[in-house]
Amino acid sequence: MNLRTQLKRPDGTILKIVPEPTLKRLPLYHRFLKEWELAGHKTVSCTDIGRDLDLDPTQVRKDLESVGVAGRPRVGYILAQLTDGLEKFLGWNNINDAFLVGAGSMGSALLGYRKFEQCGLKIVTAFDQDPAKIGAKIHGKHVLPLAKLPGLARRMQILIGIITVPAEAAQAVADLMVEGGIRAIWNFAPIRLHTPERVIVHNEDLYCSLAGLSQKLSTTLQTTPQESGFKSKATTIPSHSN
Amino acid sequence: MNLRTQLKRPDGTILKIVPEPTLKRLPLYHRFLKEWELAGHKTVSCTDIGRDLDLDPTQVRKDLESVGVAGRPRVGYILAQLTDGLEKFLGWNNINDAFLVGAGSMGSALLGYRKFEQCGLKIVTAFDQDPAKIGAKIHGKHVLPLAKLPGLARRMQILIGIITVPAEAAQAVADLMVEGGIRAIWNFAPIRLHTPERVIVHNEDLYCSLAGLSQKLSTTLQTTPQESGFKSKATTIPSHSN
DNA sequence: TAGATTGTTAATCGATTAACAATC
DNA sequence: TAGATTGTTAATCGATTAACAATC
Repeated sequence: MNLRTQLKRPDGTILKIVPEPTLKRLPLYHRFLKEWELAGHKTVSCTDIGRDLDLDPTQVRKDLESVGVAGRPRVGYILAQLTDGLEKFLGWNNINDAFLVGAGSMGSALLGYRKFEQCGLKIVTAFDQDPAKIGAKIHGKHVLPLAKLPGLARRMQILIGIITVPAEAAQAVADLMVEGGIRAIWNFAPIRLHTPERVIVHNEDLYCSLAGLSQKLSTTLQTTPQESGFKSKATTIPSHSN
Repeated sequence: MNLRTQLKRPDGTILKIVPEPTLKRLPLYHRFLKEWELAGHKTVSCTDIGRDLDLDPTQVRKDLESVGVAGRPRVGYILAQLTDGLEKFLGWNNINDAFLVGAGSMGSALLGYRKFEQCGLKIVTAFDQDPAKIGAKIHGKHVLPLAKLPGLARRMQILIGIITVPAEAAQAVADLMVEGGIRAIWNFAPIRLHTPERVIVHNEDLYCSLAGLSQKLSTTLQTTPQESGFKSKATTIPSHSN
């Protein structure tokens, strides 16, 4: 085993690190497995999964290796075993409570994502600075004044914070979260946060994502031009060549 | 130059492909440059950028290479030149019109993201199936019946579609978008879409992203345990080791 | 001049893909 | 048995990081 896929825990045991790309694919596999189950199957092969998700079966197999469920040649994996294994591996059985700050439209949207709970995340309370929002309930969750966050986070041992405030306010919110002992921040504000090393930040920056989309679009347009019947807009699209 | 970073356009000219990781960092640089400008600077070095964003200066330099703006040793880049170069390169000067389908909370949130327009994306109209929503205006944009999408998309030459409907409805919406000639889909529904090859799909799957966050959290918790004063919750966190 | 920084090439690292033996 | 599929090792590919000459 490659040394870089291992990490020593304080107690000396080995912690296996799964590559992030792999990790982001596992929920897709789980989703497919649930469908596959509904279709009446009892077993599943990497070929089945890869066909639906348009992934190389070898990659699927490699990914599933981390989950630690054994398959059988010519048969594949027992569906129930693999589903359970994925859930266990992804930690979906142990629900983490989370605080959300910023009861605007993005915040409300996330508060309404019911399936987060099935994926180990339970947003228990929302916070906001706006007196007009405080006291309200959004999707069944209370909106509390921001100032109460640090104390409550400590008392309730909250480890995850979600930031859905405007960019200008995000750093101050992050500081409060750190003060409250929060260890992971899911940041939807378009700004890079500065936090102590022990706090991990997971950025969901839609503007960066949009840049990816735009380039993919102009690449396909230049490679596979539009269907006839369109007036070409090609000249309005940057060429990305120098 | 590596062959794999090139792609031939139909007219035979060369299209340079920028790695996606690089592309997603460019907006961060742009954002920093705007701040740096406000602070009164006229030039900027890769070291300055890397310091703020916590990135290797070499990587920043490599990234900026694709933008095609020349810097000067010991001085850095002329701030205005680099900002302009980034905007031009990212295509932020050529606004693409987009349709959004699904006027729920996530859809509303995106309709309210004003800065998308500065990044080349203008959501011009929203669509929904729900008669209760049709006819309303959200953040100044009309909500039209879904059935009108294909015709309007063709007539208005819309190339980008945004999907913010529940997973069950997403594939049907994608089909309508394809029918309307849309070439790029920004998909916020937690499901993989099946589309013709000429249509690119950019998935914004929060459940997959959450999996990344959870693992990062349990990794740090096992590496850097909680501050004292906390009752350890370590046993409730999956070990990810086999 | 000295030294910081660019531009560019080479080395490293990590993830994907290919190859293939084992096996049901 | 034959052949599909797993498990695993090796090869490839692409992105990051290091090295270093050029230069202002």
